[in-house]
Amino acid sequence: MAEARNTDTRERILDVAERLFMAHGYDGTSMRQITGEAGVNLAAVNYHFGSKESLIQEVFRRRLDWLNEERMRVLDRLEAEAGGQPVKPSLIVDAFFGTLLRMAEDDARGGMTFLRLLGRTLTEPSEFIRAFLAHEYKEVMDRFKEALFRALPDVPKAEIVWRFHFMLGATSYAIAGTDALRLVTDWQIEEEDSVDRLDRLVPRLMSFLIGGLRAPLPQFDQSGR
Amino acid sequence: MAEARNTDTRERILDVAERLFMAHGYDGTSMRQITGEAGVNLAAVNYHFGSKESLIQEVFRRRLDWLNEERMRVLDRLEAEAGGQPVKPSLIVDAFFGTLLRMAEDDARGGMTFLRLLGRTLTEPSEFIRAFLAHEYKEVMDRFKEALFRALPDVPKAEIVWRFHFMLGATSYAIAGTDALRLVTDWQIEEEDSVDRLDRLVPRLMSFLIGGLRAPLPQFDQSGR
DNA sequence: CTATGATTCAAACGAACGTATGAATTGTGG
DNA sequence: CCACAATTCATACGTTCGTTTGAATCATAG
Repeated sequence: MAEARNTDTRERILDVAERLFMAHGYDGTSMRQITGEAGVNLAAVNYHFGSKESLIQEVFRRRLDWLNEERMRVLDRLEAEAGGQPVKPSLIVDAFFGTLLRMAEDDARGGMTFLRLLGRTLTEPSEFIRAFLAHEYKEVMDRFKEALFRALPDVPKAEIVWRFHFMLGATSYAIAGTDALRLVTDWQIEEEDSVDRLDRLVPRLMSFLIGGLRAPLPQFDQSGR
Repeated sequence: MAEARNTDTRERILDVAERLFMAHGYDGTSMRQITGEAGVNLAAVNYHFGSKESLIQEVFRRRLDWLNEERMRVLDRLEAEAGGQPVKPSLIVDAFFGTLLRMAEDDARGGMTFLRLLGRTLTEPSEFIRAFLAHEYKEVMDRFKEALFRALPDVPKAEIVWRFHFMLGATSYAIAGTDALRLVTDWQIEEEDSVDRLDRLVPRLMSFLIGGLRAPLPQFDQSGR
């Protein structure tokens, strides 16, 4: 019998879809745009992926599988090196967010395009994408929360979870791209060429995240509750 | 001649649109949903606002006008009290982000619904919304950037702009609602009842933001560039 | 070479969308 | 109460959407 050997069309669709979803969002990108720019027939997406929903899930899975496995590997190594002792918070943050950001330097893994897609999608998606991502992320998220709990035994767990959430938001914005950044500044783009933008973004964001994570605990209002 | 006195239909449309845009996004909300839930005729939106684009702009303007004016008033007062001296960074941050968050306690000003809409929309919107928000925010943004430049004379301006950006992201996520938070945790909702969620969110987020803003400056990689 | 299954293709489907229209209804100043 | 402007209403228009269909083409195992 004949084998499935369609790496070409499939991969071209995934690449174009990734870029268009990044630029215009899920709802804002039509199948006709995707197939048109990919130079394939309109029906190709439904043939190879089944539906538009399955397509974007595959776009994410293609990158996230490796990312989350890599995060686990890094955390495994850190915990092994610590030998029973808690891992330093900054190392945990770097294992989670640094690994993500360093993906952008590897075009073979989606580079900046996928990163920006992920950043945008974490807030905006059409319900089912959030559910999908939450499911895909559950395992790795629990591992990193646990690691932070052990690394910061004096900080209430609820506080750590919130700060993890804040870090996600800051990172999401940072990578969602300069589009959103224009809201803050118009000259930022001119000051730094796009080549070193990423090189500098990583340490910048990391300093901010660690600073926020290690900030003094908040004083809840007088009444105590 | 007869006067325009349509506060009822107009306001009902705005309220419903605000809630639906918050829940399903701009593209994900149809005119038929809006007019249906508002109990008005389908044509009412086009009659009163002209188009769907104009509608969401009015949804934002109704709340943002007051918010940004209030931010300016608070900053004016802080700078007057400082009498020429720079205002403390934490006070500037509170004037910008605290004023925003305290809006959520005032249902007459949109409450949590508008806040979550704003949080979602800052990353995701259909191009023209980002352009609209960037324009609406330009003036107040410049004022607050300038204030931070004066408050932190030793920190490079580019660094401050980035950290402002990170703070926006963290805040956006925090208020975009518990939907996104579920990605981090499943039990968070049970731990705190929704009543005090906001009371505690404000100091929590504020600690994180200040911690990030005042974090040690990043060391750019060895090579110096 | 031929048979068979995998893939591509042009065309069409029904549904949902934002908007426009013109008639009916309502409220009000003169 | 009448005339006129403001508002509401039912209905339709033209587009675009994601998906389906059935035939055409391609690649390969026997």
